[in-house]
Amino acid sequence: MSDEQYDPQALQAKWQPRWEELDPFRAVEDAGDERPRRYMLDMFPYPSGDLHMGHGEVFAIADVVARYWFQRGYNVLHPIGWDSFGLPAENAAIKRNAHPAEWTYANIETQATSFKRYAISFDWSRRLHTSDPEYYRWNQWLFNRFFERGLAYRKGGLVNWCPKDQTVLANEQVVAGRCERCGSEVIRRELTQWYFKITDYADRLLDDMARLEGGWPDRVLTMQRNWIGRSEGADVRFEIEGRDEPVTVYTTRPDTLYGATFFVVAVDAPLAEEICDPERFSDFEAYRAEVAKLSDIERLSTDKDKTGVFLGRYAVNPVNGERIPVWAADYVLSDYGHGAIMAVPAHDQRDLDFAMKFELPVRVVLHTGMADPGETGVATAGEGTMVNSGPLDGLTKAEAIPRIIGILAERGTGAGAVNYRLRDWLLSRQRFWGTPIPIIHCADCGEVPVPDDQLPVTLPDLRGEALSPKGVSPLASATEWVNVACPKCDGPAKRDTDTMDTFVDSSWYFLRYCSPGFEDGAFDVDKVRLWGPIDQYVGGVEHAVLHLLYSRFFTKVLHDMGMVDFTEPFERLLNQGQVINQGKSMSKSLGNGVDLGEQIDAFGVDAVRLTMVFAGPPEDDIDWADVSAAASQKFLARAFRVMAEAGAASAPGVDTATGDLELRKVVHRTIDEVTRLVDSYRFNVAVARMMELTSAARKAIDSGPGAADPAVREAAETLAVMLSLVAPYVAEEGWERLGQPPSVARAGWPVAEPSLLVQESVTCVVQVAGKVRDRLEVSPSITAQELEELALASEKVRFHLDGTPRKVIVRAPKLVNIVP
RNA sequence: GCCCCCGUAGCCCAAUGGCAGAGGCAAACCCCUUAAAAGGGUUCCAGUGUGGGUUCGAGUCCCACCGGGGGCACCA
Repeated sequence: MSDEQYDPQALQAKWQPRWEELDPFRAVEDAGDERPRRYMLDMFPYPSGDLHMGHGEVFAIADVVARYWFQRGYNVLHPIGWDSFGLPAENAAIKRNAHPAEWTYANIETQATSFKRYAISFDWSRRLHTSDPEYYRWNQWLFNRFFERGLAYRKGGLVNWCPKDQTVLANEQVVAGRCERCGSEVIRRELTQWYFKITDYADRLLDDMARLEGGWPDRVLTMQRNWIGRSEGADVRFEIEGRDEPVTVYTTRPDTLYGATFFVVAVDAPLAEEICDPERFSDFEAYRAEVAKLSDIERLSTDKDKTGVFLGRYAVNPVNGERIPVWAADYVLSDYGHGAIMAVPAHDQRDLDFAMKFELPVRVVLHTGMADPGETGVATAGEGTMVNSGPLDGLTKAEAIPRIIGILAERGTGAGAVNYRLRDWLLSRQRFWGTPIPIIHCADCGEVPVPDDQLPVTLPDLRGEALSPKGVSPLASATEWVNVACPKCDGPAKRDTDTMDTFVDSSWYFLRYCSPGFEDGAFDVDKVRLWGPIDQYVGGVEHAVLHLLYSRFFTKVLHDMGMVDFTEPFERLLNQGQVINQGKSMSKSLGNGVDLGEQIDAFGVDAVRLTMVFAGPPEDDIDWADVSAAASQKFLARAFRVMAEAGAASAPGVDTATGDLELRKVVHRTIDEVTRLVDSYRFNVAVARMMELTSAARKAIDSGPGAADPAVREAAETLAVMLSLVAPYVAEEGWERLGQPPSVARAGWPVAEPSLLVQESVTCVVQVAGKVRDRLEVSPSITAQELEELALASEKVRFHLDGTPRKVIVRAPKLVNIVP
């Protein structure tokens, strides 16, 4: 029995510097390296301080997979970098009267130090920071490529504005009417901003998800599908009395066209103002002003009463010539479809609510067997038979839709159409700590991109108070920086003073890792061909429609540019759960925060990592109050003693075939099962198997063949390699005690011997009417017929059975069920 | 309101439609010890949220409901 204590802190102090020398996790790019390649990526961290418990979980989980791949002999790329532009650095800089870079790079160093202690299997040679000019230069270069292709454009319009952060936001960054970052209520402002034309890729973003099925969590795919929101229907042109041009509306229910009893224009659409009857204009303006005062949360609330005003005008239904009144309302959105709708109250609940409020007619055109919506207030949206619809009468909904589209097309008053909820990606931000948009505005030449050879456009040196938000970008105050000569005509011109959304930085960083120092473009196309796409991506579900959608978009554009040969960046995606405490998210106000560094100081890196992995399935939340890092530490101490005692009792290279057979069977069954469990990402169960192996070895040492038995060495060596996925320090120490050279991380994954997996006999359960009545020890290779005979011969079975059984179900060799 | 996921011992979690328990925590007890700690070991505990259905057989599949979590929610 070893009297040595397991001292995690001592092992960390011993092995961390050794690993720095050994550098065991370098990705190899030699053409001669024949090993299959794997690319593992963790969502890179934002340097907001030191690593927290959430980082502790995600990196521990991803590292199990990465280290497993290393052990399996793959050539693994597992890089690390920092998503280091962003608002918190800027706010910290204002508070401290400093430059955002000071806070940012200090935090990066803190996190890098913590990562090294946490022993994640990174290839540190590829480290990048998005706030480095060497990185963001290529954001600008990519922006220029997008601009050339018409995928980056500037337009005016209503945008989402966060009053606290004093910047515009993309639609994806507005969650339930609030700023995704700070939670403030978002308001709408009229601004001219830069956009990426992600809507051009809506169909491909949608269609390609079919290939991600199985590799990505269903809920993320669902969220992206909902976000893109493709719908099919028809555009229908309505004449407006007194207006030359007809107005087009989009509808998913062209079959109900004969049921349109009024027409609604979005109150904030220019069309509403234009077609409003002058006598009604003051009413309209008053209503519009009222709506403008509402926040999006109020405006979009579904239980809010319908509001609107009659515009004093009439639209003409193209199929029956009927005059229907035109209203303005805020339940119609100006930026979806055409900003105007035909209202069919009988078959659309929103239209019905509006019709009831303003006493507009309700006409049923689809007989569904339900009560009259005009009476009940419940619109009928289901299937049925068309009525009151001229040529459509008698058709079903499914038949009527193509028929009416055909009729409209024939008359030139409509056509089939597709619409998306997805809007273009607004990328301008009125903040400092980001990538300057590389555009120069010239009075004569317009929007002129900064020539590639003049990139990067670096940030001017602003700090402290100069960064405080003023509603326009802080860059605007750097007059020397702003005023430049136009690259085209050399005349006086001004730089664009906005910076890019930091989601631009993260949309392609995984490509940069393949050639982090590359100077002739954003990335070396050949290197990306070598490594891409990412085999496994691991990160939080909060990016389901942000980072992940943007990255998919970038990848498709780069594919169209011939720069990458794949169309989806992430083959597999794993969303780890959150670490919570006492049933709630950790927060300062609740006072339930747990500090990762303190946990490591108390229990050691290995125990914290093991706790994260063992707590449950990786996608489940971990309640830190429900798990025990102390227990993990105890297990690791047990494992340590087994390895140390085996190492002290025998030397490497023993003939394992002479070892204790019972223990050897446990070892090889464990190898077999843990391999399958890790392959299927059931890490918590894999850890349980390692615990069982440890117990079996303990028992063999204490009350079996003893520590010197070759099977004990085999068990201990197997344990060391398996543990290296989760608890690298104790695994490395154990490996050394076993007389093996470092690093255990590259020792190679053990292979189960098939001969040790077969069992000599198995217990067969014999049921009568589903109840267990006997157990038989039988050969695993027994035939169904032999087993049936054996079971029917059983005394216990016969006791519970009178007469001949009706049926006997045999599942050799494990089960027989006799139906009396 | 609509859609999705999850309900297994006091707790965290296992169980290709086939004996409900692998592992851990907590608890109790035993061994070791002058004692305690550390260590080694043993034991206790649910019939799977509820009610139906399919099946020879259901924790697992289907339906409804209850409870928890998440997503979407004037997108015509």
